[in-house]
Amino acid sequence: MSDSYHHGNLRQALIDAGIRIINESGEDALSLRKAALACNVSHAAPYAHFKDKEELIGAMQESVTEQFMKELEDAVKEAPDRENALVMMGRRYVSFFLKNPDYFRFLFGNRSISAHLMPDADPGKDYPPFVLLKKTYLDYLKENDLQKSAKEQEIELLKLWASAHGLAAIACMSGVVPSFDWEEMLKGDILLR
Amino acid sequence: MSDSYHHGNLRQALIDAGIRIINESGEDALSLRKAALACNVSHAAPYAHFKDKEELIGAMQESVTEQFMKELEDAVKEAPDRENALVMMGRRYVSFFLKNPDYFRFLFGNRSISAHLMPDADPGKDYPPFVLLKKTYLDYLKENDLQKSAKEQEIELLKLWASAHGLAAIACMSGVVPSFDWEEMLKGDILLR
DNA sequence: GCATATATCTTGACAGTGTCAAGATGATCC
DNA sequence: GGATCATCTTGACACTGTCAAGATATATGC
Repeated sequence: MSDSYHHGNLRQALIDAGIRIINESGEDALSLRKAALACNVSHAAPYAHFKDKEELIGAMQESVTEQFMKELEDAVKEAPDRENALVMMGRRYVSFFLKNPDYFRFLFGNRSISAHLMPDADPGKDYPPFVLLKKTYLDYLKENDLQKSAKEQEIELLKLWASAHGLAAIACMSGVVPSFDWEEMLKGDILLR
Repeated sequence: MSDSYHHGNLRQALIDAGIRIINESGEDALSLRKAALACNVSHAAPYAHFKDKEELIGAMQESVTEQFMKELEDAVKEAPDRENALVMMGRRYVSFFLKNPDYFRFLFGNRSISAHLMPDADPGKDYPPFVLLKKTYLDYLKENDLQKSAKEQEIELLKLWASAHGLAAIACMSGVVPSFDWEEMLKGDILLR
C-alpha cells in the first residue's frame, strides 16, 4: 500500500532520506522533521522506530559504514597477495572519503559513532573496518612467514590504520584538496611506511 | 564597571564561556543563549560581536588552537635537535588531544575549521600547526645535510602529519583509550615511520 | 559643555527544532 | 469478530538561532 496509513518500511525510508539530506545540504540541514516530511509522514512518526535523533544518526552511520566496508572488501579481493591487499585497503580508505567528503565528518565528527562502531572494550563489537584490517594483516604475516610479538603487531596495525585515517582526515577537512593530486599520491609510497 | 549596562569585554567573555560549556557538558550543549546567560547578558547581545553562531565557534576554535600551538612550540624548544623535535611534536600532538578529547571533535568535527585554520589555497593562511611542522622538518633536513626533492618533502611531511593526526583521531574517538597505554606507546617507535 | 553619532545591550517576536502525551488507525492473532 | 499491539497523527512544550526596534552608554565633533 503506497499511501495507506502505515508506511510499510518507514525505518529504512528515514535512514535513506537522512543520508540524502546530508548529501544534498550537509549535516547541519538534517532534522527529524525534514526526514519525516521527505517520507510523507508526520513529524513524530520517527519515534515509533528511533528513540532519539541520535539513534537515527547511528543507523545512518551503520548504513554508510556498510558502504565503506564493501569498498574495503573489494580492495582485499582484487589484490594478488596480502601485502598488496594492505596497500590497496589504505588507498580505498582514503579515496572513499575523497569521493564522499561529507561522509568523513558524518562518521567521525559525531559523538554517537564511538558507541556503535568504534573499537570497544568488548572485542566482539570491534569497528568492522579495523577487524578487516587486522585479519588481512595477520594473513599477510602468515603468508610471508613473519613472526612478530603481540606488541609489534599492535603497533604496526595502529600505524597502518592511523596513516590511512590521518590522510583521509587531511584530504577531507583541509582546503588542500583542489591543489593536490591525491590519486597520484596514493599510487606512491605514502602508505605502508 | 562590573555590572553596568555595557559589559566591557563581552567578546572574550563569550569565547571563554563557550569553551567552558564544551568542557563541562560537551559541544551539543553549546548555544548562543547559554553563553550569553553565563555572561549575565541578554540572549541577543552576542550579535553585537559575532554575526553568527558559527563565527563564535570559529573564534573559540582559534582560541583552542592557540593553546594547542603553545604545546607544539614547547616541544620544539625542549628538543635537543631537530630530529627529536619532530618526534616530540608528534607525541605532543597526540597527548594534547588525549588530555582534552572533546577538543579534537570540536576542532576537526566542524565545518568552520576549514575556512579559518586549515591549509588553504592561500599559502599565507596555512594551518599554524602545519606551518610549524614544515619549518621544523626543513630545519631538520638542513641540520643533517639531507637533500630531498620537493615531492619527497611533500610526501614525508604529509606522512608525519597524517600519522600524528590519525593516532590522535583513533585515541580520541574510539573506546580503545581506557584499555590502552598511549603514553607508553608514544615513547616507542610508533611515530616517525 | 553639549549635541550628535556610534557601539553596545535589551526586549519582543518568529520559525524551526527535539521530544512527549493522547488519541486514531490499521494489522495480527486468538 | 474482537482484543492486542505496532504504527502513525495531532497538539503541545521548551529550547534554539536570528532579526527588528528601541534603550543606554561611550565616543566624537564643535
